[in-house]
Formats: sequence, C-alpha cells, structure tokens
Amino acid sequence: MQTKKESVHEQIAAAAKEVFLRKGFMKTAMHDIAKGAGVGVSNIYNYFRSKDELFRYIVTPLIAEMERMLHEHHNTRYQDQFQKYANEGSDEMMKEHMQAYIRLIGNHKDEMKLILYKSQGSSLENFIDDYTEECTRQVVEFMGDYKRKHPQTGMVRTGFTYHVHTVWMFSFMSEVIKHRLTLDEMEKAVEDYVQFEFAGWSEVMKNEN
Amino acid sequence: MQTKKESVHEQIAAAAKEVFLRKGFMKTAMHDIAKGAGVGVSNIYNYFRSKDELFRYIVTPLIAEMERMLHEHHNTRYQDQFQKYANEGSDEMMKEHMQAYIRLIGNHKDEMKLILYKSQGSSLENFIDDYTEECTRQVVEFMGDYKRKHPQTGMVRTGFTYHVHTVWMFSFMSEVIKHRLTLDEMEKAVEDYVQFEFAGWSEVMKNEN
Amino acid sequence: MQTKKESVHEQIAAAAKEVFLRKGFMKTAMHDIAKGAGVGVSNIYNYFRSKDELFRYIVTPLIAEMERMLHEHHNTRYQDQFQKYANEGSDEMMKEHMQAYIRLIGNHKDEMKLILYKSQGSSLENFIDDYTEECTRQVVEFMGDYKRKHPQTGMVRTGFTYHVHTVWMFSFMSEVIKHRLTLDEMEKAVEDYVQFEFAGWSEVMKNEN
Amino acid sequence: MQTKKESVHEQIAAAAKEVFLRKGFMKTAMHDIAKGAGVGVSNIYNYFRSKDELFRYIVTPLIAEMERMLHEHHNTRYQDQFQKYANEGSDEMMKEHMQAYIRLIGNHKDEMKLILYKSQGSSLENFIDDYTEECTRQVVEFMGDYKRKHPQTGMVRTGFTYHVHTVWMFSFMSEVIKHRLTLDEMEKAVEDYVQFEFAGWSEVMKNEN
DNA sequence: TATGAATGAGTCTTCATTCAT
DNA sequence: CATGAATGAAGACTCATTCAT
Repeated sequence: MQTKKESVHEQIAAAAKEVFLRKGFMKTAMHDIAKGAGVGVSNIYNYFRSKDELFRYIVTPLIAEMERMLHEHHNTRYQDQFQKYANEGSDEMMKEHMQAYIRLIGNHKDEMKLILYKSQGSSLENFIDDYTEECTRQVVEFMGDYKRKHPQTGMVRTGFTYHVHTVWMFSFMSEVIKHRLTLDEMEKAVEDYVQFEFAGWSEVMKNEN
Repeated sequence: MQTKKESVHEQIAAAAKEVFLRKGFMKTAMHDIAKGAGVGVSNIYNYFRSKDELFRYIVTPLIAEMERMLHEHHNTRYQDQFQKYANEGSDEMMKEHMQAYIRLIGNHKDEMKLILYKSQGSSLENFIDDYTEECTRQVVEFMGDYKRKHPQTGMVRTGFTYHVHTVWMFSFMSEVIKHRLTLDEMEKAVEDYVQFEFAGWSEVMKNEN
Repeated sequence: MQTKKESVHEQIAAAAKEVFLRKGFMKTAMHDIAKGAGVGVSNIYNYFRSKDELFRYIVTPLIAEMERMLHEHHNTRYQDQFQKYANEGSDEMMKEHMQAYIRLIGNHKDEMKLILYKSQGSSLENFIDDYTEECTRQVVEFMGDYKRKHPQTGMVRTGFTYHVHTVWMFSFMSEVIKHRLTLDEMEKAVEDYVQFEFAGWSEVMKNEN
Repeated sequence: MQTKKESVHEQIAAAAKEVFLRKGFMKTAMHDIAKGAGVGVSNIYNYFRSKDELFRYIVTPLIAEMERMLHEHHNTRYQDQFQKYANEGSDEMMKEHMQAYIRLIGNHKDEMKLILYKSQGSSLENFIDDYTEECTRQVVEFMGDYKRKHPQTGMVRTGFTYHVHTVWMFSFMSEVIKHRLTLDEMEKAVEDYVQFEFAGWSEVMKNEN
C-alpha cells in the first residue's frame, strides 16, 4: 500500500536479522519479525516463501563470499604462492589468509553469528560443518602435494588434526565476534593466533618421519 | 504391570538420550521419547518432572564430573605440580590435563554431545559457555602468578588469547566426539594437539617483553 | 500395612479437608491429599470411591445436622412455640433460632466453609442453594399459617423477600466464618443481626394490607 | 472468509459468555467456546490473549461501572446530600442508592452472575470480595463522620455489622438475578429491602449509647 | 501490495482413576 | 491394606502458513 516494495523487503530482512540474532532461528516467531518490521505477519510471505528462506536470504551474502573464498583457494596461482611462502618458512601466507577471514568478519559480523550459533532448526544448521569439511579436504590435499614434493617433511600424526585446525580457525573467528573485539584487539589476537599456528606447524614439519 | 520400575526409569532416560541426540532438545517431543521407551507419554511424568529435568538427568553425571575437575584445579598441590612442570619446560602436565578430558569424553561421549550441540531451549543451553568462561578465568589467574614469579617470561598479546585456547580445547573434544574417533586415533590426535600447544606456548614465553 | 485402617481413613479425611479448604474442590489434586496424609495416592481409593465421595464424607456431619434442623422445624411443638413468641412480640425465638445456627458454625466451621465456598465442581455445589430453597419454603408456609390466623397482620410485598432473608442468614454465617470472629465478637454480631431482623419484621407486620 | 471481523469478536465473546454462565470459568474449555462461536479454537487467540482475558473482556463493562459508582460515593456533593437525607430521617437516599444498583443489574445481569458465581479460577475471583471490602470501608467512614456530628446517635455493636450489610446488598442483587425477577417483582423486592434496612438502622440509631 | 482472519497440527503438562503386585 | 506404575483423556496455548479481500 505504501513504502514501495523494495523498502519493505529490506525492512523485513532487517527485523528478521535482529530477532534471529537475539533468539535464534527456532525460538523466533514470524510474529516477532512482523512486529519488528511494522508489517503484517502474512505480508512477509509476499516477500519470502518461508521462515527458512527468510533466514537464508539474510546470510546469503556471507555464504556467497565464503564459497568464493573456497574456490579461490583452488586457484593455481594462489596455491603456487602458498607453496612459495611455505618453502621460505614465512608466515606471510598465513597472515594473508587470516586477514581475508578477518575482512569477512568485518563485513558480515551479524551474518556470521547467525550461521555459527543461531541457525539450529533452519536448513543451514549444517552449513558450517560442511564448509569446514570442505576446507579440511583442501588443506589435506595441499599438504599431500607438499609432502610429495618435499618427502622429508615431517607430518601430522592423523588427518583429523587438519580438521581440528580448520575448526579452530572458525572458533577463533566466532569468539572474536562473540566478544565484540575492537579492531585493535582483533589485530593483536590475530597476531597471537598466527604466531601459535606458525610455531606449531614449523615444529611439526621439521620432524623427520 | 511391566518390567520393574528401575528399568522403566532407565528405559525412558535411554530413549530420551537417543532422541535428544538425534533431534536436539527443542525439536524433541515427549511423544517421541515415550514411543522410544515403549511407554505412555504421561507415564514419563511419573519419573521426571519435566522435559527439562529429563534432559538434565541425562547429562548430570557429565556435569558433575566437569565441575569436579574445575574444583580440582583450584587445588594447591595440583597447581604446584603444574608450576614445576612448567618450569622444567615439560609438556607432561599438558598431557595429563588432556588425558583427564579425554577420559571424560570416553565416559560421557553422548552427554558431551548433548550439552555441546543439543541443549538449545533447555536450561543448560549456556552451560558450556559459562564453563569455558570459568576455565579461562583459572588459566588467566595461573598465568598471572607465573608471570609474577618469572618476570622475564614473554606473554601473550591479549587476554582474549587465553579464552580462545580454552575454547579450542572444547572444540578439539567436540570434534573428537563428532567424528567418533577410535581410541587409537584419539591418542594420536591428542599428541598432535599437545605438541602444537606446547610449541606455541614455548615460542610465546621465550619472547622478551 | 501399619497404622490400622481406621486411623488412615481419618488421616486422609483430615488431609483432604485441609487441602480442600485451601484450594477448593476443583483445584485440589488427589496427589496433594495423598501427600498431606502421608499415603500413596492410590491407597485413597481403598477408603473412598472418588474425590467427590471424599469431599462428601467430610461435610456429611454438617449436612446431617442441617437436615436434622430442617426437619425439627416441621415439628409441631417447635412451630407452636414459635407462634407463641411471635404473638407476644418477643425476639426470643429468633435468638434461639440463630443460636442454633451459631452452634452449628461452632461445631462445623470448616465444613461450612467447604460447602459455602469450596464445593464448586463437586456434586454438592448446589447443596446450599437447595437448602436455602427448602428453608424458604418452610418460612413461607409458616407465614401463610400465621397470616391465616391473624388476618390483619401486615405482609411482605413479595415472596421473594422471604427467600432473601434466608439467604441473608447464610450470608451472615458465612461472613462470621470468613472473618474468623471470636466468640465475643460473634455474640455482638448476632445481637445486631437479631435486632435488625426483629425491627424490620415488626415494622412490616404492623402495616395493614 | 467469514462475517466481518468485528462480528467474530463479538460472536466469540457471546459464546464465551454463554458457556461461562453455564459451566463457570474453570470448567469451561476453550473448545466449548470455539464450538459455540463456530470458530476454530486457535482463532480465538487472534482476538483474545487468553481464557482469562476473554473472561475479563466480558465483565469489563460491569466492573468499570461498579468502580465508577464507588468513586462517585467519594464525591462531596453526594455525601452532603446523603447526610441531609439521613438527618431528615428519610429513606430517599437508600432508595436512590438501591435504584442505582438495580439499574446496574438491569444492564449487566449476566456479567453480574459471572463475577458473583462463575469467576472461580479467573483473575477476578476475588473481585467481589475486594469490592465489598472497599464499600464497607466507605460506609464505616461515613458512619464515623455522622457519629461525630451527632454524638448522641446510637451505634451498631460491631464494625462487622457494616460489613454484613454490604454483603447483604450484594446477596440481594445476586438473588434478584438468580431468580430472574421481572421489573415489577424487582421493584417490590427493593421496597421490601429498603423498608427493612431503614427500620433496622432507625432502630439502631435511636438507641443511646 | 497488504491485511487480519483462519487453520490445524502440535506442544507440554495435569490428573482422576485403575491395575498388578 | 498399600504401593507405585500405568493410562488416557483433557487442557490451554503456539505457530507457520494460507486465504479472501
């Protein structure tokens, strides 16, 4: 009737985001979203097919970005560079890697929170797990390559460890978000993080095995 | 009428555990539990006051154990020993620490899964967060002591890092559970974990600052 | 098993009375009674066929007494005496009448409270109404007689008024109970009551009509 | 889908009133109301937040009116007039007073029945008791004033008596309702009532004390 | 587009009563 | 006589979604 549709669409999405963040997917009632958006409950269905779609719509930019990043890592150029850094024993790559994710957080803090903690009950409740799995697969593959080229490199005892480290990266990010770190704090935290990871992996890889 | 009472109590608890694990607290209907236990829905209320209490009953052993461990760490003897190991640069303590948690997982795998992932909507939905917080507090306190005694020790850049490492320990455990590692795999994973942490912390602490 | 049955019977009745008084018939759960009596819920059914019967059992003495009083008023001797007092213009009869009811209250305070306020949902929820109705019938009959014998006596404008006065007597009693009047207060209140009623009826009856 | 919205709201209220009157608040199931209104159970909740609110909605006009009357009696003009009548020994005031309440009944017969007998279990179950209490307070206050101005006036023996008379007024009204008196019968009944009260109070007040 | 009405399946929980021992 | 287990029928309320306008 009023405020042309584009606007309403975003009003709803905004309200939904706010409520989802506060209550989580399951505990959120369409009613709450409608109230927040100043819209009739049923009108929401003119813009989104279902509660689930509404949720997905909100986190779509983040998901797209994450998938983009995943693909980029398949990129040969990227991998070559990574290899180069690895050979040089520099932690530069790791820093860049982290910075990419930190940028991600900066741009999608709320959406990240939504998929990490608030998606239970939605069709995306397994997204992070799946994503982590895929990341792990890439790391494992990469390490396999590396090992083949530098056979004397020490290795991790079990493939599971790769997985854990991927998860940790997400844990790290999710804690950064949960604790609302300032940019400055975040930077320090990242430095700590990278130092740890680098020290750890260096230690591992210099082992004979 | 049926199998003696004790048995039914456990039948219900078992069925509940199974359904909670599969669907999570909120999505689980008393109906499902009843069906699983071969019992009338209302009969459940002869054994448990509410859905929430039923949930808590299941995870109580784990929670008790976890709280016991928390208190034990306050124990002076424990802390003295930890200091000793730390001074010697041995990772023994860390191993023992992990082993304690690994034993915990071994004995309470399902319950761990329940509190970690399936407790949303129950009165225990914040238990892990609270527990982690408390653990972090202990670590920070301990490191403060250590630093006071060995002033030249390098430190982490931000207190947040301690928090992250506590979270990581739980991440580690939760992944161990999620992936149903065998005992052997678990042992290897723990070794990797400890090696990493040890390498990381050693690196950090040898810095001047 | 223990405390021979008579005793248990009364224990249950006592507990039931207490809970009924506190919560009313409907809101009282057999569970509460059982707890109060220190008895298993199902055991109650060895002594009373149902919740309703249990309730009736408790108020039976009162009901019996009330019905006895009702019959006594049919008694010719009683009626003759009443007529005599009435002719003499004495309020003696009214006082005696009230005293009978006051004694009733004294002996059955709780039971009275039960039928007056706490019987909703039981098979006795209409007892007081029915009883009042019957009382009114008697008064009307009596006044008819009186009028026939003393035709010049003034009368009340509508039969309904008799009914109201019967109700008032019960209101009076019920308030006496509700406010836990002491014996002394009660006496004063009764005097006020009788004075009022007597003044009123005298006024009415001296009218021509 | 059906008759315009306003209508349904009233249909539900009407059905609810009917069922509440028949069964009382507690025994009334939302199901019954829904059936009576030709509406789905859950749809009722689009109009009323709860069973209790539905009940309150129905009796609200009566309650508002009763509270209005209570406030009016605090009005100085009203009290002056009352004093004047009292001094003149006229029962005019009492008649007016009663007529006000009779009008109340006329306009809210059912609602009166609801609060008087059918409100058990609702949030208004104590409304009448509270109201009576407040009325009594006013009467007592008024009589105190009067006594101060006419010190030789006789008084009632106990404050409780005032309370009883307030209760009686409600008893009277409630019986009028219960017996569905016609307007004509009602008028007669009121005359009887006023005559009684007036005779009684006159008698009391002419006593020395 | 927007609305509020309508729906129907589903939620946990309560409770009087019966049964088997 | 006593018990605790079992039952089954309610009961109030919620909510995502659809419909008619």
